[in-house]
Amino acid sequence: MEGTPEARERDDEPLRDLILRNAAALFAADGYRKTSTREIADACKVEISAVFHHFASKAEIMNTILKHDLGAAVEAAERQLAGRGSPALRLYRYLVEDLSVALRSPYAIGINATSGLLKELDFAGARARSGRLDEARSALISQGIEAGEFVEMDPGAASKAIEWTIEGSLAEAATRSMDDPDGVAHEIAGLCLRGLLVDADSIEGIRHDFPTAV
Amino acid sequence: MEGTPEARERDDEPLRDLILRNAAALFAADGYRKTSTREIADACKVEISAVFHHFASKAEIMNTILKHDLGAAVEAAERQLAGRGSPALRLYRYLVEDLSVALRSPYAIGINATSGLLKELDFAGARARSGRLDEARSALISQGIEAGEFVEMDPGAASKAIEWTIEGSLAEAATRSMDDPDGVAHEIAGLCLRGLLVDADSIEGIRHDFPTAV
DNA sequence: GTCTATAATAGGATAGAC
DNA sequence: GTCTATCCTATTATAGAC
Repeated sequence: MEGTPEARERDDEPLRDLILRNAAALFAADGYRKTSTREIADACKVEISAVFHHFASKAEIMNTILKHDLGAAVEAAERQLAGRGSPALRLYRYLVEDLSVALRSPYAIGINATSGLLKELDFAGARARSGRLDEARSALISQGIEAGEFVEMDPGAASKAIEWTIEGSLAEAATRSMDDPDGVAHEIAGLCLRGLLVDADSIEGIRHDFPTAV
Repeated sequence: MEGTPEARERDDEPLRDLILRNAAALFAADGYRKTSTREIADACKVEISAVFHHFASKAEIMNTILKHDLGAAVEAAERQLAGRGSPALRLYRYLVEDLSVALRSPYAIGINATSGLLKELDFAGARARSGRLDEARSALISQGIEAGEFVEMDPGAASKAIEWTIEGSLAEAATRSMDDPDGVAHEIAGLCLRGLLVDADSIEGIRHDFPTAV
């Protein structure tokens, strides 16, 4: 892994933060199950017991990362859902906000790490957050269908497809260094949105209305 | 898990096939790492040593499943790539064929099981197959862009996004019973294709040309 | 707050009887 | 071809010294 952080960013970076950064990078690259607590400790250049001094369990490390990741995404989705105006524009705004935050985050992990994990008891909190995110996205898509902006389809299925595309992109991004997070965010958001739009050309209008358009 | 097979379909079903079916269901539900060889043996109601009589390792079980899954998909993608006529129509044909086979397969597993796994040494064969599939899809998308049917974008990124959508759908499908695999296949294929098309309405023409249209 | 040492268990895999 | 019994290693996590 090239981009994997190991050393402390600053000499005074708390070990707790270093653990979270290294764990997130390892989880993103190899998945939660394959990554051992020893590997995390090794990446931080400390003994494993130092890791367990800061976190009660491996699951708690993951939960801390997931809370960080999902919290911002849920907030963005629910804020756009509560807004007024074109549902397509609001969905696009949520997508770009979610993606451009995640693509910059030192903790963002993708589908390699999370897939299947949320079903487990240890991750009930993250599962609830993920459920809220899915509901907000689905509701936004429903509004778009009712408004005639989106084609007729199952909003839940569309929301899931968007989730997989986002998570997959994050897993992919974690293996490279990102030079243009905003550009990638707009590209992926556009791909997701075009899959829903009745009039594919209207994406230009949406991007034109966007605060920080590409 | 509701739909998880356990017993033999027929009394004379070879244990080898039963292992593959149960392993695929467990891998799809919980992922490769979380599923132990003991769980696979338990689902088949045999001892673990009986499992290792039929397969040299856990990885060999997974490789057998992946070979089965990916083989058909690669064949379909490369056949459509070699064809002539509208790239959009050929991409749509590949997608529907891939999905409707996978959604019916007793061995099909989704992203929960495979994500991140193909990077490992034990799965070099599957990684190569997956690479061929990605290349064929990317090439088909490139042809569509050149032909003016698809919007300008990175063919590799689009191919990946399609892969995640397919794999996610399979993981999702593995948790429910599928009553209408063909309908779902067309719905997902349509979602993928609309994300690429310059003219979203042309999907109707494509579906009209399709051998077994919905 | 970090270390050394170690517990406790689960996992993949094998040997040899039947 | 399946079973019983077992091996070996990796893993999560803890206890107690410094």
